Amino acid sequence: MSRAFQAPRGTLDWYGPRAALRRSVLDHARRVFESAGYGQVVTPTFEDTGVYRRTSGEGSDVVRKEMYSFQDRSGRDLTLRPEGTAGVMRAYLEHGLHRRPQPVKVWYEVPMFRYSSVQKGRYREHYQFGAEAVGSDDPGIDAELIALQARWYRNVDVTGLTLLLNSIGDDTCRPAYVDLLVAFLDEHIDELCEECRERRDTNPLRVFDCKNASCQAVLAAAPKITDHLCDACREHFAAVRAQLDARGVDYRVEPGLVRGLDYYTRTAWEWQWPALGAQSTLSGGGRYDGLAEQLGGPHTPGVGFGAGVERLVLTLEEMGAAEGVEPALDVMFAVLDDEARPRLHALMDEARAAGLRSDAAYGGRRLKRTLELASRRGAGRVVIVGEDEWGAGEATVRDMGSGEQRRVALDALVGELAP
RNA sequence: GUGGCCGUAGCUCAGCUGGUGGUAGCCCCUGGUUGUGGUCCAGGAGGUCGCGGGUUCGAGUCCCGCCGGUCACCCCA
Repeated sequence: MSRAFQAPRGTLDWYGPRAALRRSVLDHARRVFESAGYGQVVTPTFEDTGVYRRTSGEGSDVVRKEMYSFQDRSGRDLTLRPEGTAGVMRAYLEHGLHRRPQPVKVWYEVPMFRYSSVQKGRYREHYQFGAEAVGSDDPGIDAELIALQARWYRNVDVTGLTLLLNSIGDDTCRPAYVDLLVAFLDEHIDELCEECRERRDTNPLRVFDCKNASCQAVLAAAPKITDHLCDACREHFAAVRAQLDARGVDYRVEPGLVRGLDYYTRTAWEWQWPALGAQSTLSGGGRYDGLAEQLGGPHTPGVGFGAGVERLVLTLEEMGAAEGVEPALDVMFAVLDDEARPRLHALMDEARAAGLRSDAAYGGRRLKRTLELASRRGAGRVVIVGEDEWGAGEATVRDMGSGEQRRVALDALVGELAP
């Protein structure tokens, strides 16, 4: 273990079956979202610090203590991407994507960086698969994103997930609700913990996040946002639910599910897998009809989510899901004659080009070892060329299942091997 | 950022109350005569006992700091 370097705290190396599982999970996600017209977007790994500072809010934990911010050699203030939505919206505004058919639907699969305390399921560099639909406030988009996620999770065979759903209103109804909530908190201020009292001043909605049992008991009687939505928000929420119902997507309305930032509006949701431990949220999403203004743009509705790749992989592993399969082999080339090697390796390239997964035993191994490797790697056939075969311009093709062998002219080898 | 537990070969682990690092298993390499596998047998490689201080005649074993892991608070994905 005494190496000069190790991976920085909170970062992960991916290799072997875990890397294969990770890729499989992402393959499924891409397929599902592209089936619904979402296209890939890649935004920069770092942005002007303001992009995140302005959107996440000065009071947020992300901005206050979790950003990887730095100055480049020209003194520009930059920050490594802590979340995906702000950069996508910035790109939407910058490139005038409002001139495209709305909504603009994109998916991304990129690393996020947050300087937070590391524990299982929470890392300083983590990957998120996310999707955003910008330019429409149609509740059908909210439901579509959730339903697509449900299909993704089903396709990767993760079960036992809980979908929490809520509407947190908008500028029309939320301020009045917050006043109501604060009034309620003031009535019970003596029964609340110190943190909740602080939240009463800073961000009243977050009191619902308190894990203190006595606080929760008090809050059970608090006014619920879902009972105080304005007509437009109530109809929007009802439409989202109706579409989810019609799609057979199960969810639980959780009035305590909130978002801390002002630009979030209406729909909010989280997928959880409780057995994961403290970091049980697999993904979080919501509508952000106020975000574009924060970036200095015109009012532009949008909705999206970010899903933790590491957490999904962890969940699958803890569920005992089949490990990702490492690339198997169709053909192993065992070239025993040095003179034959150039020609045979050229033929191996042809086999590869023809779609046969092929590899050679390198390092001058004995045939016995090569066959052992071939069977371990699942190769169906082994091409053997020693002095005999080379002299005759042929190769021996061994079927690893039956053990049968036959000689084939080198000119016809690739054709013979092709399925 | 705070607190609990932990850190011996690539991996899984032995190592009693401090006295010279394990024939351990898996993995890797080689061999069991000259070209035949999913076995078996034999051999080999691989460790500054996370790093740095301290206590001691002597520390993998005790103390401190740091690094890393893990769990919880917090926050989120």
